[in-house]
Order: sequence, then C-alpha cells, then structure tokens
Amino acid sequence: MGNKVYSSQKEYKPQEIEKKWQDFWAEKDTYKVSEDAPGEKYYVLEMFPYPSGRIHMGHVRNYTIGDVASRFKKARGFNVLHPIGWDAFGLPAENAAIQNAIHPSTWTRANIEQMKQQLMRLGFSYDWSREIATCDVEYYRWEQWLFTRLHREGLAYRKTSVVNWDPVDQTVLANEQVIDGKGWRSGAVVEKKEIPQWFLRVSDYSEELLSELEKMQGWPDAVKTMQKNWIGKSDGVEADFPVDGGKDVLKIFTTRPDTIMGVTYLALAPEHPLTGEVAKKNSEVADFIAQCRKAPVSEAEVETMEKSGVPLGIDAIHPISEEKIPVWTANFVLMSYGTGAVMSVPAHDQRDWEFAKQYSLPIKQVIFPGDGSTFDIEKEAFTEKGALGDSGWLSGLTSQEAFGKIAEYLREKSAGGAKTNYRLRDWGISRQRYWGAPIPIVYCERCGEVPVPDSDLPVELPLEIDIDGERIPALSAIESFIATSCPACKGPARRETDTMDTFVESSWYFLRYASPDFKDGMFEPGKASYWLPVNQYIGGIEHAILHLLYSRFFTKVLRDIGVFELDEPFANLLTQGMVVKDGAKMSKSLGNTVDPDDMIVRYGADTVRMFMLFAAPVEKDLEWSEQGVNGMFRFLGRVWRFAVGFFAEPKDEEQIRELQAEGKTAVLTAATNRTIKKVTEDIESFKFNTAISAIMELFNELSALWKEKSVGSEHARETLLAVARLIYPMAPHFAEELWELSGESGNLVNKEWIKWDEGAFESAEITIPVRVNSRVRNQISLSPDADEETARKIALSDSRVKEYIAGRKIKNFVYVPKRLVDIRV
RNA sequence: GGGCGGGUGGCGGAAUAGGUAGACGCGACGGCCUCAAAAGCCGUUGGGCUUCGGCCCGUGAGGGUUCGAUUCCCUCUCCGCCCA
Repeated sequence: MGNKVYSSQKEYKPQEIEKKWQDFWAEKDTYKVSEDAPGEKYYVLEMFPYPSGRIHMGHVRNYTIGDVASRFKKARGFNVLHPIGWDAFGLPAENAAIQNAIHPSTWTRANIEQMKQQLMRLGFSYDWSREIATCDVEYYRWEQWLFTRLHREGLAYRKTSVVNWDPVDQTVLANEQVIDGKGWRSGAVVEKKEIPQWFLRVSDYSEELLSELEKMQGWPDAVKTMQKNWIGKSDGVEADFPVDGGKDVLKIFTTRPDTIMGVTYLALAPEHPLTGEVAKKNSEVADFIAQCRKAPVSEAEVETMEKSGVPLGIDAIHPISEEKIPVWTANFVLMSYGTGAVMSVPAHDQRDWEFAKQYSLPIKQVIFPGDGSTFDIEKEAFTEKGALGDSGWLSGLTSQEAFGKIAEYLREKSAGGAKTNYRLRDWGISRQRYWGAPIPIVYCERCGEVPVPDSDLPVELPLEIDIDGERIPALSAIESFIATSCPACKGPARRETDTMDTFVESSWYFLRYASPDFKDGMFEPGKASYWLPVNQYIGGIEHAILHLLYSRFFTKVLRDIGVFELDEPFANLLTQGMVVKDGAKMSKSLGNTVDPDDMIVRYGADTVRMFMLFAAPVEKDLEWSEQGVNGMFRFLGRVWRFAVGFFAEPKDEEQIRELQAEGKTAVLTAATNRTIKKVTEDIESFKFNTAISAIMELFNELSALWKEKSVGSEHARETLLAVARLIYPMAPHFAEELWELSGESGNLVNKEWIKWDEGAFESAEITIPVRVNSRVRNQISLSPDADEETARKIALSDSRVKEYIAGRKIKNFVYVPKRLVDIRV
C-alpha cells in the first residue's frame, strides 16, 4: 500500500484508518477461502442474525468473539472458514408488513443490506462470497427437498394436536413462546386449540441425543445439563388399567411402580379421548373440559396452578389387585406427556395427596420408612422410597425390589412392563404464517397427502400477496398458489398452506456454508466433509436447548437417510453472556439500547471491539459502560501516539545505542516474551479480558522504560511490533496501520502468529517473599532452581527476617520453589 | 421443589494442581498544561491506626483441614440463570 498519509497524524483517527483497511480487505478478497488452501481446516461459526433492521450490541459481542477466534486461528496456520448469513424468515417481517404496508421480502432485504454494511464497518473477517439468506428460494428449496425425504421415511408426519393458540397473532405458539399463559409477542392470553399439524419425529432420537452428550467435551456443562433435562429420560413401568364394563384400556406410565398398590384413583387429561367420550353424556365433565381449554398448558404453569378435577363416573380395574378404581379427569394431567393418564397414589405423591384431600378421596399408605420409623400420612405424602406393606404378595419387598417384580408380573400378564419414557416431544413445525418456507405437500381427494416430487421443487412462496394479518393461514388467501394438480394422479388437488417453523432453516444452515451455491443438493458432500463439523460455534445461551438440539437432530437424520455422514455438528460451543445496561438486558422496550453505529462513529470499531472483549469474561454478562469504552479509546490513543512518535521522529542519540549493559533491556525482552506467551494462551482459551490487560501492561512498561531512557530503540521497536501483532485479532485495523507505519513488509492479516522465546524470561534470579508467622516481612532474591538449603540460608540471613524471628526457635520452615518461604516461630 | 453458576475495593473485574489478594481498566481525588475548556500528562486511591519506619483488619456469615485458604470440606445466607 505504501500509503502513509495517516502517519503524519498525531492523533488517533480510527474512522479514516478503518475505512482504509476495510476497503483494502474487500478489494483483495482477503477472507475468501477454499478447500484446497494449505493448513488444517478450522470452521468458526457465530449464530447467524435475524435481520431485524439493525445490529445490536449482543451481535457485536458475539461476532467480535468469533472474529478474534477466526483471525487468531488463521495466524496459527489454519485454513479458516468464517461465514455469515441471515435467518431471514419469521414473524417480525410479517408484522412490519402489516404495520407499514411493505412486503416482508422488501423489508427483509433492506434490513439485510443495512446490517451487512454495519457488520462491514466492524471489520469482521467474513467470507462474504458464502453469504446466504434462508428466504432465498435456492436455500429453502433444499429444505423442502429434505422434508419430502423425511416424509418418505416417516420422520415427518401429520397429526391433530392440541396447540397453544395466540388469538391475536393468530398463530400456534411453541411452549417456550408462552410466558405466564400469554403470547410472547402479543401478550394475549393463550388458548388451546386442536388443529392438524406437521411434526418431525425428534423423539425417535431421544436416546442418541441424550447419550451423545456424554462424549461432547467441547460443550459447556450448563448446556449439556439443560439438554439432558429437556430430553427428560425416566425409567419406569407402563401398566394397563382396563375400564370396568367396557373395552377401553387406560395405559398409565409411572416412575414409582412400587406404589402401585396404593392407587386410589386414576386421573385423565381433559383432552383424553375417554374424557371426551364421557363428556357427551355428562355436562359437568363437558363444562370442565371447556374450562380447561382456556387454562395454561406448559408444565411449569400446570405445576403452580390450582388443581381441580371431576369424577367421570366410571371405574378401572387395578391390574394386580383387580379392585375397582374410580377414574377422574384433572387439569394437572397433560395429554402431551406420557399417555395422558396417570395413576394417583395420594399416600406417596404430594400432588396426588393434595388432590385427594381436596376431594376427600382415600389415601392408602403402602410404602413405609425403611428404618422402621412411623410416618403420619395425614399430614403430607411420604415420597421417599422404603419397604412395601399392605401390598398383598408384594409386602416386605423394598421399593427397588418391587420395581422389577411388578414390571415382570405386568409383562407376563400382558398388562404392561418396564418402559423408558422421554419428556422430549416431536417437533411441531407447522406455522400458519406467510413469511416462511412452504411445506411441500399437496392434498388430493383420491391420493391423500402427496409430497411434491423433486421435479416440481421448489414450491415457491408467492410474492404477490396482501398481508393484512386477518387471513390465517396467510397463504389460504392465494387461490393461484393453492390450486394445483396431484403429482400422483394429476387430478385436482390443493397445496398445504402452512409454512415451516424458522427453526427448520437454522437447523442446517451451517452445512450450506460449505457450498452455498451448490445446485444439486443441500450441499456438496465433498466440501461439507472437508469443513464439517464446526470447530467452534459461538452464540447466546438462550439457544442452549431448541436450536442446538434441533441442529443435532438434523445432523443425525441426514446421516441416517444417507445424505451426510456426521454424528454431531458442533465440536466446541461457546455461549457468551448478554450485554446489559443498568442491570437489565438491552432491549427496545426498556429503552436502554446503545446503537453500535453511534459508537463506531464516535470511537471506531476497534475501540468498540476491544471494550467488548475487555469488560467481562466472555461467558458472563457484560455491563455496558460508555466510560469504559472511552477508556479503551484512550488506551489505543496512547499506543497510537507513542507509535507515531517512535516511527516518525529521529531517535535520540542516546537511545539509538543499545543499552544492554546498564539498561533494562533484558527486563523489557523478558516482559515481551512472557506477554506473547500469556496472550497466546489466553486467546486460545477465550480469556480476552486478561489477554488485553496483559497487552496494556506490556505497553505501559515499554512506555515507561522508553521515557526514562533505559532501553534502546531496537528493543523498544521489537516490543512495539509485538504489541501490534498481539492486538491484531482484536483491533485489526489499528494493528495493520501500526504495522504499516513501522515500515515492516506485508500485512498482519497474512502474517503468522508471533512466537516467544521461553529463555528470555527465565531469568537468572527471581524475587520471592519471605513470610514469618504468615506475614510477608521481606523479599529475597535467589535462583529459580535453588534448593531448600540455599533458600534457608538466604532467608535467615536477611536482616528484616532476623528482626522478626528475634532469636526465637524456628518451629517450621517451608520453601516452595519459585513461590515463597514461610517461617513459623 | 430440582439443577447449574455466583457473592472479592465506589464500579467492571484479576489472582484458585492452596503460596505476596485487589493485576488491568473505570470512577474519584490532588497536581501540571491552558485566558478558559476539551484533550493530554504526572501522582494518590480496600478499611483503620501510625512516632511515617511501619502495624492491624480485610475476598457474603460461621466453623473445619493446613506452616499457609478468595481457592479444599461442612453448615448457613443472599443473588442470577435454566428447569419443574
């Protein structure tokens, strides 16, 4: 480049420098990568953004972390893939369309353009040639293709199910989109509704999704625990309770089969088919069902709400005692978990106990404390395990023994047996919204549901539509879209009008980056094999469960249907903390957001990046502080002015001479090498805050030694260049400019990582403290490998140490090499 | 109710195979520069005492192990997140 126009600038002007380097990088296609480059591959990925309009500080933090990792790995010799794209389908685009009479596509594309410019202004090292947007037809067509394969394999199926229905947004909500019984966006009270929906059979993978977690060393324990709890494996027993005088059999699942002799009633979910059957003749039951329809459906809320129920007026036969057990329906039983029917044992389950007390149902104790003590069952349920009593032939067994015996007995009787249950449910992917990928299914009166054949894909989302938010599903308004012919019989048919959950797009985008323009499939297998798995994935903890679990599921499904051989998509995962201000997460509703662009204009991207990395450890929440940002700007300014002065001005005669003999050259060299080692190790392990403080310390030392003229210019230069190279992954524009100012050849972006010399800081003498009775009394100098005898001699001859020993007898002497001496008298 | 994480100066945070607590930065205070301000520069900054040499206390509370505990163990307490 040779453009030294800025070297005359005494003041640090990040805006000019940053523009210059961003243009340079773009012009040279610096970050474009291919599979045939030298070096081991390394795939760094940050969770792609939803194009909401503008980048927020959470993005800046996320992408800065990824950028440092990416630049660092590249300098370390890896062939680094660092892509970005857009999670471009979703409800906000549609809401914006309704409010502002703008098409979701137009709105989304404009946002992408704006946010892309913002990302570029932050100097991120993305390979923009791989940019994808999930609303591109060429993207979602492959998702549709996959859907038809899943359909063929029976992994995508349609069933009627109870859903959380948001009456304002007119859409189905996932459980986690229901907060306190209200829609997360609309705030409307959520209702229950039964509609046919498409599901993906995630539950088939429960066991593998769970057991693989054990092997995933590169994931935080917190995330693994959350997924484990979400999958919710429980070992128990399934038992059949035939309905008295009928053909129906009620299947129940319990993790406490040992309490089965204490069952005093059964409880069915209000949505259970038998409950519905009874309701036809029993208005009390019918009223109860209607009432429950308005109640919350999430497990957390079911737990805290008031329990209620009504008897169905029928009995079931206990599979072991053959006694008649009354059947109730109760609001705390979920149709979506287990079988929608539970056996109630008030004596040994607190919830059943409370329900029994409320409705004066019998409480029968069958488990007794193992130590022979007594327990007052009238006060609360006895929920611990123990010994069985009052249980017929099972009496005397321990809870543990009874588990196996009962499972075996039921199996022999063909009335149940041991069973493993998972809390994880199949993934409902139908959304009644417009702005999403159409589900590629055609309904034919003769042939039923028919997947769209490959030759007819993609099923393009029609762009001519008036979105008013009234018509739900939105696509049902477009007759030209719906009306089609059956791919099988060519007869008249109608298209599915639901679109897919946007989590479907984000479950495989990391594969598409390997070959974003591939025309013959989701991705080019050879390229994907080269790049995958993602070596380092970075994103918010809020995606710990759904996104990460679905992506793992997709990866396994692709493997099992023979598309791509991979078990787990993300080798290492980093979950960064939130950006908070005044103690709360930055959000528009709280009005505590800070616009990254404002900060870039005022301080420059390098300062913002550095502040983000410095202010808190990556996994913790980061408290935004403009004063902190300013502090970082001041630091960069100090380095800048020092460097400009150093490189531009003639060196003082005295400092041009090397000052090895009488100066502090060795001290500076040692500090430089020690810092290179520390920063390297810190960046490797994502400890950016301490990496930056180490760089600051080194610079402070350089600056002080230079000012007091105790180091020569050659050594000062060495340290200054080290500072530039160490700071490069975090503040790349700044570092490149310093490098250019120095007159060194090339650019840091192509330069390999700086090495250190261990010998430079293993000095001949070190200083360690001497403590007397646990108080530091003085420092002594000795060789790092001095033995205890030597250390003792030196320590005891120290005058201050002597003073504190004061002739007393030494009771204990401890010497920890390189650490300290501790004397007890 | 369960699981996970955490409590260190006025603030963000350093330091844990047990070994000089408070690195680095923010803020604050004092000074220099300036007509003034901004920027910049220099110095002080955990608390209490001090004969200015230092001394004592101090990492949520209490106890334990140890020559030595922010770090390990036990009890308690408070906060955050996830799940129920």
